[in-house]
Amino acid sequence: MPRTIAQRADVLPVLGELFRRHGYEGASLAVIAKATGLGKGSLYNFFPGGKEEMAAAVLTNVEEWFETNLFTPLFAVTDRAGAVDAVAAMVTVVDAYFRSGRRMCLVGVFALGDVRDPFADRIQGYFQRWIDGLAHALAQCGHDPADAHGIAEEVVAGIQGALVTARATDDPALFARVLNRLRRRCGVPE
Amino acid sequence: MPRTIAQRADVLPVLGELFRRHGYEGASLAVIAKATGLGKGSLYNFFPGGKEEMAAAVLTNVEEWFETNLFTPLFAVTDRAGAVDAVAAMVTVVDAYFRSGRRMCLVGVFALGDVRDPFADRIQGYFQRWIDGLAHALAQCGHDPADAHGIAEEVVAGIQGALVTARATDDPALFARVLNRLRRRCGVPE
DNA sequence: GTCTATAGAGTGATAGAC
DNA sequence: GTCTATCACTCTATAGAC
Repeated sequence: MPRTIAQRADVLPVLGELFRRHGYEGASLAVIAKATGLGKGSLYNFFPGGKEEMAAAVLTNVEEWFETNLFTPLFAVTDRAGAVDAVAAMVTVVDAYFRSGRRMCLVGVFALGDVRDPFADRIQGYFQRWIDGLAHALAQCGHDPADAHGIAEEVVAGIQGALVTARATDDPALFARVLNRLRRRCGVPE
Repeated sequence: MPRTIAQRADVLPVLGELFRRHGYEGASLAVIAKATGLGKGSLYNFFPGGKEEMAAAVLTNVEEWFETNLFTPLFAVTDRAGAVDAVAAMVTVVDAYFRSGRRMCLVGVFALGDVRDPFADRIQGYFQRWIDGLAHALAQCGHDPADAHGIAEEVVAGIQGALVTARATDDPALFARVLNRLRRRCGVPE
């Protein structure tokens, strides 16, 4: 029954934004039911495992999006020109994905909450793959491989921190400013 | 009744670590009662405003610590040598305070949760003062004032992000590595 | 009939307030 | 400890597709 899949898929983005905004514990079933317009019965039909399965599904969604749009392109580069383009594209994609600092990183939010425990491996994998992919591309850009990994850590951490700081100061523009600095750190032109 | 004050002060560090580890919503009164060894009645004697007053008290505690140990020294510098020392001291103090990446930033954790709303001004002030103080010191170090502010944003965001990423990857050493890079970014020797 | 999707009353557990 | 509200969750009832 394709209708099931389509509807469940339609709910995922709403769940994602709720978890981003309120965190895992803060997004209660009452809030979810209201925001999605679905009763608890429907929610439990789509997600028999309850709230944790909702979080798992959203996490899968995010992982796939990043794998397709960020990690795979970074790992795929084989020459210098392609690497520079891939790193530049990453910055552009990140800015768009996080709505120029107005959207939080779901994996980062999960990493700080109590819900980290059941998803620890996946959370770790997300960051590790981002860092490793960026390090690979930076090495192809001409950076010394050891230094490339250090820069990658600095950039990924910088993006996360810029999101936190932009939200904390209620200043989305801070995210754009830091992101520009991180781009230059990668040696990639604007 | 000095005993009351002393006991309330004794509870604050425990509350701080609970909020850091579990977040505001994750640190339930049951958890707090168990960790502090106090009954709910005692907790409400110390904090008539309940959980939110506990969070406010811990936040005040953190603000005072950072004001004394970080912000004031950064703002106090008036010459280049003193500025370089102050920035270097900041890095050392930050590394110690966050236990080399094993301890989370309470203000950052609050900034991502639903509890951000009642404390939005104080959360914003914490980050703003850190950035402004660091920018002041960096300008005294010889950086162009406009650039100093940009570096300060990058460094404060980098510290936050390094904490998140270190926790997410369960790799505290990542925090030390990023912190070293940020120190170099400030033009301060190790 | 069987199956899936729906809404929502009802469950026990636990939250925070007092 | 006692309270009430709310939590995640279960279950019943009903609807319509096949």
